[in-house]
This record gives sequence, structure tokens and C-alpha cells, in this order.
Amino acid sequence: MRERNLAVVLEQVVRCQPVTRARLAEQTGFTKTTVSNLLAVLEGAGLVQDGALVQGGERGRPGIAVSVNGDGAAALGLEINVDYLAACVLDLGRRTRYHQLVTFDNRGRAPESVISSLGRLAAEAVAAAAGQGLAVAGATVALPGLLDRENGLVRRAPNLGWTDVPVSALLRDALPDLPIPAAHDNEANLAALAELWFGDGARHGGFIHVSGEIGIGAGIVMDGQVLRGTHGFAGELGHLVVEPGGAPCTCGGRGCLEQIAGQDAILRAAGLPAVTATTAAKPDGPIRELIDLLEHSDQRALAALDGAGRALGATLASAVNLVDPGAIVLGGIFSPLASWIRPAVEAALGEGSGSLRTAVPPVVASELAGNAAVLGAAGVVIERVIGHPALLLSP
Amino acid sequence: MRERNLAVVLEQVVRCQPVTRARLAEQTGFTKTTVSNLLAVLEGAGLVQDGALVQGGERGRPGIAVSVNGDGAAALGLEINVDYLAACVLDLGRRTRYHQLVTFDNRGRAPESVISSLGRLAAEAVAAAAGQGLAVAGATVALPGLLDRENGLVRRAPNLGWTDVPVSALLRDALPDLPIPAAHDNEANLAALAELWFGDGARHGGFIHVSGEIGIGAGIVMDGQVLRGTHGFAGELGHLVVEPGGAPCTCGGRGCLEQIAGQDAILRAAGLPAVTATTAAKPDGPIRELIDLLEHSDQRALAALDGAGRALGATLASAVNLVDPGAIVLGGIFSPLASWIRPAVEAALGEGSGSLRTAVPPVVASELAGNAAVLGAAGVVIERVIGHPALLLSP
DNA sequence: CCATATTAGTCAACTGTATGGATTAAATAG
DNA sequence: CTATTTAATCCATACAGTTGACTAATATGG
Repeated sequence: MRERNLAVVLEQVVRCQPVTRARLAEQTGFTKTTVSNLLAVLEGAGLVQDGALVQGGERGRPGIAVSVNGDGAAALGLEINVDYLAACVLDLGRRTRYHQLVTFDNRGRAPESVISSLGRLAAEAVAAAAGQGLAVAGATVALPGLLDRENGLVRRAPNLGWTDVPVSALLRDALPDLPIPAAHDNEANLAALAELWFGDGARHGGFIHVSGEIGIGAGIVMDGQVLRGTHGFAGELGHLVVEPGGAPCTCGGRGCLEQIAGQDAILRAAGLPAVTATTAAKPDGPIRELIDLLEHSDQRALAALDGAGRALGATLASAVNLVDPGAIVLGGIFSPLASWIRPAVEAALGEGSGSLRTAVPPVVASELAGNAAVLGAAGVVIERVIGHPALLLSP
Repeated sequence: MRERNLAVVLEQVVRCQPVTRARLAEQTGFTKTTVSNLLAVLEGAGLVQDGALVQGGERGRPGIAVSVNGDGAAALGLEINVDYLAACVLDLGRRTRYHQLVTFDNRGRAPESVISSLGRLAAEAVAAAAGQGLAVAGATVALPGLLDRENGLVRRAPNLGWTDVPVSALLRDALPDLPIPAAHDNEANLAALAELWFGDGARHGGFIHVSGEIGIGAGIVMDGQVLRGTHGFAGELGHLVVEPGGAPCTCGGRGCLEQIAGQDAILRAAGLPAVTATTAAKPDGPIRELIDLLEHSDQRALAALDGAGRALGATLASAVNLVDPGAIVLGGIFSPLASWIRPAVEAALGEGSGSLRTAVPPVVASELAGNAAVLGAAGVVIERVIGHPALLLSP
């Protein structure tokens, strides 16, 4: 019970950053006494902080500004991807306090080896955080591939070449011991959550975050949560069929969106060499070359993006009819390409989504681009701390 | 706090029907004393009942079987549809205690008039329930059309001819006053929930319930809840595009599934006259005629269902990739037609859903058919009572 | 047939947590 | 300088669930 109420108060503090105890009492429905007591506990755990005096009304005693303690607990986000490992540390105020990206060709390397490298990266991050007076509360790892979270397995990560890898166990061994047990989740899901917590996804209620990478994934966020599906495989937007009987796809089907609007397909259509593995936001990747072409109004490149956009929009129309999102967020490689791809997406989306709905959801570009997944991973820890502050009490 | 704990205990009682206090204590984590106290409160409210003695282990004192009181509170489900009004009363044991369906051509009638007829039906149902010693705790109304539940409006119900009707207010006036305030929801959503609570949808984890009526709607159930979408318009499966540039649809688009696998399209393809409004499970409707043809292996009819099934399956493949349901449940007109349509659905579904997933979700026929929506409506009340038993305490 | 083990349920004292009303603290208005 | 308003805290109280001992009802085994 205490646990729940601590969470309620802490959530309210986070939402309204500098608040007085009196206002918290109004908002939460607790008495001022209770709020004071709960805040005392949270302050003891280093989660909140008293600040300057603030006068609320016209006259009367000024209140004490309570805010989240930016120098107490911190969250560690980690990411394993095809050609890099990444780590970031966020404080509870959601500011980035440390960020590290190490290029690393992980294809074919043994999972144990990759994860122990990740462990070293994590240890560095924890040390760096400690140097800034931050105590890392927990970590989450972003992984590319299909996960079986119940059993702690990576079912298949085609781009890493992993099959049925017991990540949970490996991570337990490799990561430093932290108060909150380590978690892991799909890259696309975490990127979508990052959009919710750090981008402006929250303004739209629910949304679909489209991650363009080698494949095309989507994270569907509704009511502040990712839609996972019964087996955790929801959001496979890239394998919706756009051209029945079209080009064969790695999934075994034909005419999947991925084959038409995926990174390789776009590059090929634009006359650039396709690459087998690349990161979305890399400043010098093939996407950079593509953008150069686009900025010089290269006709082939423009046509490539128009075609991809139309396919993507038509597919999203299906998703909109099924899921009714408040917005479509273009992430991954689609984020830097948004100016060129958005018009076609919007056009196709408008044609395909029923006129019954008042308005077609707006299509916006993510501002997080390549860092979305790591940020989301750290965000999970932050949400965890806020939702269960009792985990950080007492030894 | 008490409220929550009452709900926890009651939920457990419902789940394990006859249970002893000792077992409840184990399952809920409360002490035996606490369970006893909470049960005393619930018994006072007429929600649970002590039964016969039951011996649990090999030896030792036998426990008292606690079960839901089937003769205490009851739930009223109501439905407004194009050509009928319906009401049903369920007890907390989920048994149907009263059921009434009145044929009524509601097209064009003023909403006030329809709702006051519904009010009379509701009053009869409450009286009938009282005659059986049941106290109706609340009611929910199933409506065909797009709802704005926040503002209590029917936005559009094309088949009823309603636009922006303030149902909430009208219902408040027309329905008898009950301890739990009346609610309303979309027909398709409630049918899906009925499948969850009264069919065997629960076994599959999450599922998509496809309602074939004049149009084709779907209720997506995940984690025991309906996926509503940001504006409450999720599940518009019938307006996913199957044939780009195909036949124009009432929604303004072209080639929507509804135009290929909807009731009218199937009837037409089978060589039967299309009808503008009919209820799925009516024993003497045009669907009955269609089934007659099918049972006599009429080639045109068989081909019609094969074609509709392939279109439906292809569309569902998109839905499966996006939402990852544990099963597809065929409801509405698809339920009686399941034997003939299922093979094509399964075939198309198998082709279109990515091979990444281990298994394509099973396609099953709903056993509830036409009554699903009313049952779901009553089910909502039952869930409400179980989730907030405190609402039925004290005056 | 009776003692013992075993399981179910209740009773009485205890503890933790939030509430309510009064109190102290710090500002502005006149 | 006093009255008023708002903020925060103090202290006694009530509620709810826990703890551990106790009673009740059955089966086992000598």
C-alpha cells in the first residue's frame, strides 16, 4: 500500500516537476500530512529533492519546490546492434548524463562474446555515472530480433545470426549487479517507447512508430504501453503484403512492404549500392549519400522515395484502420528522409483509410532517430523506478 | 485499499468457483484471517455464498466451499440493432437467467423513441430478474456504429441513420436507476469481449474476433482488454484495402474487404438477392438460404465463400503481422458459415503471414453467434461488479 | 477406541499507514 | 502591527491487515 502511494506521489512529482507539497496533496487526493511523510521516504531514497521557495497563490506562506533528484538514481540503457554497441545513462530528470557508442561488427560473433563486451561497456557507464554522483538503479538492453521474453530467449535475430540465445542468463552474468534486475526488449518496441517518453509521441495519445532499418518494424503504443501481441511479435509492419505475388521476401512471403520500402529497396531504386547491414542514423552511411542526391533533386532518388512512400502509406492505411493511432511517427532511416517521403506517405494514407474517421492521423518525423532504442531502454528503467520506488529503499 | 482487496478475493472466487478460505489465502497471498474478513463483507453484499463442506487434502478438517452467489446481484445486457432490440440478464455465475429479443425495425425511428422502447424492455427484464430473486446491479447497451464514449455520443450509426446522438443522456433518462451507472459500447467490441468471457477466447491469450454483419468489423482483444485505439475506432477490418482501385465502398475508398467478403457481396456472388439489413444469426434470414445452397454443394455458393475467405484471410494476414493474436475467431455471419469459409481463410492467412512466427494463429468459429453482443454487454457489468464490489455495499 | 497428525477457520493483540483537527510558519494586505 | 491567507507539521485516532495462539473437524495408526 505504501509502495503504491509512494509511486503515486513520485509520478505526480515527475509530471509536474517543481511542485509544492500542498499542490501534490490536492492532485493526489492525499492529505498534506501523508504527502509530507511519503516525500520524506522518497527523499531518504535520494529520489526527490527540496528546492527553492515558491509562492503559489497571491499571498500566504510560500511552498517548498519539490523536484526529482537529478543526482540520485540513474538509469542505464544498453543496445546491441548489428554493427555497434551503445550505452547511455539518464538521470531521473531524463537528461542524458553519459553516452557511448562503440562500432563493432557483431555479425557472426558468439553471443557470449558480444554480451561480455556489452558488460564492459556497462561497467564503464556505471563508473562514469558514479563519477557524477549518480547511482545506477538498473539496466535494460535493446536487442534486434524476435524475443521470447517469458523464457528470456532471443528466438531469432537474423542480422546478428543468433538463434535461441538465452540472453537473460548471459546478461545476468555479464552485467553489474544493480538494485533493479536487468531487463531486455526488442529494439523497435524500445524505440517506440522512447518516442513516447522523450519525443512528442505522448501528445498524440497513441501512435505507431515506424522503424526503418534493414527491415521495417513498428512499435504500436496505446494507452502508454507497447502492444506486444500474444507471442510478443506484434508490429511486423514490414511483412504486410503490398504486392501480392511480388518479390520474394526473407520471411518466405512475397511482395512484403520491406521488399519495396526497406533500406535496400530504396537505395537500389535510387541507383545506389545496397548494403547488407547499416545503422540508420550513422552520419556517413549510405543514407547520407542518398540525402545528398535528394538535396540535389536527383530524379531517380526522388522517384525512389515517392514509390517507397506510397507503399508505406498504403500499408499504414491498413494499420490505421485496425489500430486507430493518433499519429504515425517515422523513425529510423525514415526520420532523416522524412521531408522527401512524407508527402507520398500522407497521400497513400489518405486514400486508404476510411472516410468514417474524422481525420487521418498526422505523419510526423521522429526527432530521436538512431538513439531511440538506447534511450527507450534507459526509459524503461526510469519508468520502473517511478512505478516502484520501494525497490530502491533500504538495503 | 479495502476496495482493491475485496476485488482481488472476489476475482479469485470467480476464477476458481468453489474454493475454501484456506486455498484463497494461499492464492491471494493474504492471511486466512483477512480472507475471512473480506469474505464476510462480500457475503453481506450478497455476492458470495458458503456452500457444502469440501475436503481438500488427504486428511484434516474439511473446508467450506465458497462460491459466487448466483441469486444475488445480476447484470443486464441490452442491445439496439437495426431490426431488433434485445435484453438479457446474467447472474454472477454467468448463467443466462432471462433473454428477450424483440423484432423492431429501428431504421429511421427517432433515437428517443428507440431508446424509450429499450427502456421498457429493460424494465421488464429487471422485473423478471426480481421475480427470480435477482437484484440487477447495472446495465450496458450494445450499439452498432462509431461511438464517442468520452462525450457519450453515437457519432455515426449508418444502419440506424443516427448521427451525433447523445446516447448517454438519453439512456440515463430511459433506463431504471441501478447501483452501477449504465454504460454503452460498440457492438463489435462487446461481441469480442463476449468471446473472451463466455466463449473459449480466453484460452488463446489474445485474439481477433471478426464480426461479419452488413459490414465487417473486428474486436481486437489483448491482455483481457479490447484495443480501442486513440479515438475508439480500432478494428475497422472491413475497410482494409484488398484490391487497390477495386469496387467503391461506402467509406469512400475502393476495394475494401467489405466489398468483397461482406454479407451482400457473398450473397451476390452466390446468386442470392442482397439485402440491405439483416441480423447474422436470424434462423430464417438470407444466410439460412445460403447455407441450404452450400449444404447441397451449389458450385456458385461454394465459390463465393472461397473467394470471400481468401480475401478475408489475406486481410487477416496483415492484422496478424501487426497485432499477433493468439487466434482468429469468426463471429457474426461467419460463424454459421465457418465450415465453408475457414479453409480459404486459413490458406490465405498461411500465405500472407510471415514465416518468422512459429505458428499461424488457429482460425476458430464463435459459438455465440448472434447473441454475442448482448452477452458481452452483460459481461461488462459482471466484470464491473467483480472489479469494484465496493460499489454494491451499503446504501 | 483413543491419541496424534493434519488441515480449516477464528479470536485477540499488535503494527503500520493514512486521516483529521489543531498548530506553527511565512508571506501579503491594509 | 494586526488580520488574513497559504504552507507545512504535530499528535491523537481509526482502519485494515498481520501475527500467533487457539478451536474445530477430519484421517491415520496403534
